[in-house]
Amino acid sequence: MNPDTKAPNQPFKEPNIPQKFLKPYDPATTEDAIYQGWIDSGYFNPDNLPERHKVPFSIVLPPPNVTGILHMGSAFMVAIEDVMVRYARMKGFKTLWIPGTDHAAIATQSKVETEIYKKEGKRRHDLGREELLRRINEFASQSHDSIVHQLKKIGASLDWSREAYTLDNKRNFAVRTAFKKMYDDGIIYRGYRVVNWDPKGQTTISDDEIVYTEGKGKFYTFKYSKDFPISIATTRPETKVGDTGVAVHPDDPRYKALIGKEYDIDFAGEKIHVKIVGDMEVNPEFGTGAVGVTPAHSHVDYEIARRHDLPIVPVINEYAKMSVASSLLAGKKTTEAREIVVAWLKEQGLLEKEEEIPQNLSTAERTGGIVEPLPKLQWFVNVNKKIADRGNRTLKELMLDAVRKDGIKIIPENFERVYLHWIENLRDWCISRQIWFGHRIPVWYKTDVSGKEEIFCGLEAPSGDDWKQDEDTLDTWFSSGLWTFSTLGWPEETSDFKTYHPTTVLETGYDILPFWVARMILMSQYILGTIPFNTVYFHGIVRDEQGRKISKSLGNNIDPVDMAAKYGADAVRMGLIIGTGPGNDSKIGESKIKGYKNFANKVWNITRFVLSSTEGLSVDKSFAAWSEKDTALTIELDALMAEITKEMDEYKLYLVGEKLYHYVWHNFADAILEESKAVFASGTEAERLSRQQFLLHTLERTLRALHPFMPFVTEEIWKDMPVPGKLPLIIETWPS
RNA sequence: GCGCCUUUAGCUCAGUUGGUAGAGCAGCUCAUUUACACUGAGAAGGUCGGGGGUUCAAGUCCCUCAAGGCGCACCA
Repeated sequence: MNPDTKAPNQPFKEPNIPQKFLKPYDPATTEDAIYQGWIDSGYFNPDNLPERHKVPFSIVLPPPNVTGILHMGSAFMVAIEDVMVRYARMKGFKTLWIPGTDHAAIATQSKVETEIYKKEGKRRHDLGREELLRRINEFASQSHDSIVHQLKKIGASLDWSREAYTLDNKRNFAVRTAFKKMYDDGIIYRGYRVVNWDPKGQTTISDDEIVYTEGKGKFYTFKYSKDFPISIATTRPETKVGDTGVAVHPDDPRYKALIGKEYDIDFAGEKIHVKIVGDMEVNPEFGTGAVGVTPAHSHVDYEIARRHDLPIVPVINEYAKMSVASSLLAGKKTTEAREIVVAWLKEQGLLEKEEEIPQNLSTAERTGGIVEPLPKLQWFVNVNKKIADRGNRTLKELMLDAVRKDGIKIIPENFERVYLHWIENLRDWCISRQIWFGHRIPVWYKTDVSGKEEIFCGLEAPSGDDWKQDEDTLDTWFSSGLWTFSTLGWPEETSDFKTYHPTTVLETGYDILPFWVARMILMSQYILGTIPFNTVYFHGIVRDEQGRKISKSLGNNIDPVDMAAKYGADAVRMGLIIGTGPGNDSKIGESKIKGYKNFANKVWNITRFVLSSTEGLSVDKSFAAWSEKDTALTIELDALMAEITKEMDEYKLYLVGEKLYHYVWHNFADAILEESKAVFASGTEAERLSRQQFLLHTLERTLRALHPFMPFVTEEIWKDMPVPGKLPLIIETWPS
């Protein structure tokens, strides 16, 4: 012993309690070791849980996209789920929480392509399929590693031994199996239809991947030619060279007599052939009451053309340029062509009216490209086909029944209506994408000697050399739709699959209700004939302190890991959870998180007080000599525990967190601890003993109740709690 | 156009079968070698968006209006 080292001068006469409690709680030096301890214990894996954990509880982590790092929104999600999971584990469920990441096809590929183009000036075809995929996979793997690191920092008790990736081999096998089943059942079909084409990303996208932005457009009223009997109106004059019909309401007295007539017209340098048709969908009140039908470049017009057998004439190509022959328009961008056509109309004296109107612009969610409707040969999922072994119900009906009849419970309830409303508007789902990063479509083609194309769909390539696999990949949500069961080993009949499916709860953001939640229900209902989860819990969007969306351009992002490093993961979790009910957006700022760091320290100091005033004692479960006052306090605490247990079962985590915070700080610390000082100073021997036991019991119970919310500080304190026969807190029982 | 949500203290939000308005933060006034300053005590602060109805009783149920936010669809 160095003689210079003196015992530190303590203001408070410290008994022999662990040294660590003499300093403020420091999350930075404890959290990593605690997490490692949990990993080493193996308790994240339900196979390692003790005997009492029998009834399964399962939940999948909504797999973060491998497009970068986690933001506050993901931390929010992880915090909520970890509370659910830790609660279930303490309640004695055989608890499984499966981690994973999502390859996020278009999002990831376009991000990497943009980077490469910025740095090297190269585009996808300059690199080739193999090299581009190598680069994307490299990027995805880095993102994956930082995401995993972040999840651990927040304290997520995920079973890492079961980690999955939407694009790994097992999930690829699941995708192929699902695709083949749907193909064989005629649910998946290939069709030439107008789809949403993203000229920037050079791929089709689904209806849900379109973002509408408000803008202004010009609305032109004109005639095709001087001799044409009807004026039409449009915001896109350049597409009119692709018109093959004019639709009017069948009962419109102005036009009724013209229905069925056909015209050959010279229009802006193109020869077009137009037939007048009567269609109920046309609103006689709008515009001139007549629609110029451009089947190739409008979803609505395409439907009209189908009903009246009008030909489809594409006039715009994949690069949003005119594909017509005339020197006037050939090769022009659509925006240039529009001006040329308008000028031509003016010159010919055909333009009757030009007015400004508000108009929504359709852009691709991931690339920002302006979506161009184009006719293309693509793969679709038919949502209206009756399925024999699902009681002759369609996919739409299966999706509706999942919530209406088959018992999926949605929290908060009002999202049930949002879900049903979305499904009622659902059209066939275009699942093929012209990008390279994703699950390749398991279909092969061969052209025989007579020039006829053969199609083969299978789990593996067919034998023979002349088969060529479809170049396209699948929409990323196709593989995510299988997530609740592909992560459990399906299509193999694994014991995980049999034990944990349907999963207990799905917790996710309401913003991906249509993309993901609906598709998981679709896939599970169709493929397995069961719902994928019993309960859906939706959380909202995390906003900044002023209520603005977190965005790069605003620079208002707060990194959850930075916050955890500064204030502790427990504080970040509490800040995210408290004050936010399901389905509500939440506001998070540094000050809120800071407040809960103080709370963690409060719990720490309560422990210091309790341990130092109960030295030599341990929690005595059989203690019965309670004072009158302590009996009353115990009854009060019993009531609180019963109340929060009920609320936990109803997923009202935000209430429980707040109530525990309030009880621990303002009842236990401010009132009970203060009063105890008097008891210890002047109470009788029996009163003192009763109070000592009460403090120990109460601390012990509140630590257990707080554990799901603040796992790190509670586990750290628990190590020094005088509780006979204690287990690690993570597998201790929930207090009742 | 169809639909959903929100409106309660300065700010953020609780308030679950209708029964006297709640918490946190901020602000204000005190306390100051205390288990803890990452502290404690206290006071102040609301005609629960407006109007109407049901009821013995409405923040809560019904109708209506207003403001704000969001989703879906989109008419050429």
